[in-house]
Amino acid sequence: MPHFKEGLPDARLLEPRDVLGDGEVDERVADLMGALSSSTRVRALFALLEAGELQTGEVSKAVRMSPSATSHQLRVLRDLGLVVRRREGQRVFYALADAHLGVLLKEALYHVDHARLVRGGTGAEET
Amino acid sequence: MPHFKEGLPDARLLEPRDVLGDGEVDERVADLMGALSSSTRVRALFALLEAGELQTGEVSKAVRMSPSATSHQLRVLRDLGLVVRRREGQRVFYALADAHLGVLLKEALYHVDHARLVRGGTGAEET
DNA sequence: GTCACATTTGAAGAACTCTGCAAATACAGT
DNA sequence: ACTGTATTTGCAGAGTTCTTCAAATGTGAC
Repeated sequence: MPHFKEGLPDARLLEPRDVLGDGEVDERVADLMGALSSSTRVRALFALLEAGELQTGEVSKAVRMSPSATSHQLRVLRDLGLVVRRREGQRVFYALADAHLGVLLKEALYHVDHARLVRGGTGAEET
Repeated sequence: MPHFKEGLPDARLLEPRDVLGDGEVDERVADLMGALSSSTRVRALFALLEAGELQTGEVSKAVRMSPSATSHQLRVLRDLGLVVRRREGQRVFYALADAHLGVLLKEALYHVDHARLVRGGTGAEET
């Protein structure tokens, strides 16, 4: 049993305040976002979002990195439960583990876009 | 003018496919998410989301870390344009840089929650 | 079994991140 | 000017991450 809350009413939706409690919610969020904190993995995930399902070699091309490096990163994503794996002969297919991840990816993209259009620079131009 | 696209029609919304192009979109997303990839920063951001505005010392308590460590992390967030700073006497107040970041944070929280309720474990229980 | 292909693994090094400490700076009050 | 409080900075060490290389594994065809 994966306990992870700490006195959380279990069937309740998590609220922002829950992140500040004693649970592990903050770490869960950090781990999730950590998965999206390398451009290689970001490319891999967006490629999967677009294509639905891709072989390792195809992901490798999409991220422009060696098959080995790609496999390492896909493992990271898999360990975090963000992608799922399916074998077919010698090929291995990967896909996003669930639809909501797509929503999150698009939200992140929207934020970046928003920042691009609204602020010009880095946002750190005060002294 | 902050160029960052690479032949992007500028006033267009970014689409998932844009991440796979030659631009820097993938890195932008990765950098953004990297900001949310430490539990200290996640706590800080959620504390700011809840409170609206907090002094460094208050953030420090919320994240349960030394003022120094907190200041270091707030600087990271500021450099990325995620929080803004306002001085009032000796106190310094921080706040989320824009409302959409709150949306993104809640989306991340929702995803974690979703994963908690749907999958039990880590999602990596295949051999 | 051997060959070819796709993928994964382990080890290793460079690069980076996070935190704490001590010292520095900023400001307000006396 | 001096004291106290709030915050920031630079440094350094422990720890982590990312990529590459070489070797291993899995699978199908002959």
